[in-house]
Amino acid sequence: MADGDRSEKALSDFESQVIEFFCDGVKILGLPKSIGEIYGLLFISPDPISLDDLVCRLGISKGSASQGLRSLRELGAVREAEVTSGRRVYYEPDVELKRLVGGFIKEKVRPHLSSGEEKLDSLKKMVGDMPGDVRSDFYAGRLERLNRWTSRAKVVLPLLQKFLGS
Amino acid sequence: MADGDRSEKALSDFESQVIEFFCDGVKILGLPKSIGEIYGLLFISPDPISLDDLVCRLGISKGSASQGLRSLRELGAVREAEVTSGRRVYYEPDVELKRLVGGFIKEKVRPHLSSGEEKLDSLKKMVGDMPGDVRSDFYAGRLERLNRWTSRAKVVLPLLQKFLGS
DNA sequence: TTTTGAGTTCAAATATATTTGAACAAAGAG
DNA sequence: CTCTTTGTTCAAATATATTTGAACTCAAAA
Repeated sequence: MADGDRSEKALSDFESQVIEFFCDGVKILGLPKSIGEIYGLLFISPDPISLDDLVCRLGISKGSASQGLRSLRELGAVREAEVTSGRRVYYEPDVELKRLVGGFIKEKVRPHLSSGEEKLDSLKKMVGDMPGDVRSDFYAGRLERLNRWTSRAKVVLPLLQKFLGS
Repeated sequence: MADGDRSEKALSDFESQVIEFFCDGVKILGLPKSIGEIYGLLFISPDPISLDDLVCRLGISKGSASQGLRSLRELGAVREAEVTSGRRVYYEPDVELKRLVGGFIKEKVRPHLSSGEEKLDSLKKMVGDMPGDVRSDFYAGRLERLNRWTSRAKVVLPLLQKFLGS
């Protein structure tokens, strides 16, 4: 009974609702619910938490917890705490909005933008090879518009990050 | 053969790639592929397109086309054209990035923000009812942070829209 | 009024994404 | 070295989301 206290207990009503809050939040970002559960519990826990804690308290499988933690680490939303009591690893959340958004943009948004630019280039080349008529002029105009969209996005994202860091 | 020309033909390689471009794009927004196909074909078509055109050229079902068009209309990404040749309805895309982003924010982002604010209020109340100790102080701090996140978002979204409208 | 064709709806079928759990790897303890 | 504990991997199971298609509504034409 000495320390079974923090890790084993079922979630309180308060904790459950905080976790639900984050589940809603990650849904709009297109991330799986388990990510929201894990981050939510970390966010609302005063002390760092181990993988086993997540499994016990959230009632999810070890596999899910492991994969969820990996995604969150890749996003920079979670990091290892320096507890090292024994060989178990404990985690704590990064709670800086700026860094959370930055990680999401870097991991999830930019890759799409880059591959989009490549595809756009290939499309421009296709139009360049078409016989020049009214239709290919229309196509060129549309592609130019797509170009403006992507360059706009490339300017906005850094501004967004900068603003959130204030 | 008089006009079977535009509507019936299979997609050209160019058209397919433009459509694929939009499918990638909507995926990151968490929208279904058919939405990307429909908007993509509208975007790259010089003339307005009817539901039947979408069905024939994209090879999707009437149901899918109908539901996809509805979503796009709700998002403000597509509108009826004024052709009215007979009683069939033709559609054309809205190609203003500002309006597309605005519609997305209004339909998909704001509702989440609002329900999130309500949940936050309820959580604050729960913490207020707790006995005041170290733990409830920690909780209050976390909730305050969530508050800052949502108010930050509420300021950023209008700025974003304004910037994209330039 | 009846018929015809365009478009919508929604339950079932399908496709996609997530979660599980058992087998496995790695590393400290004995 | 062997045992034990911690964590990972990945194929199968499950859950979720999307698409289909047949039945339906509605309105215009005959």
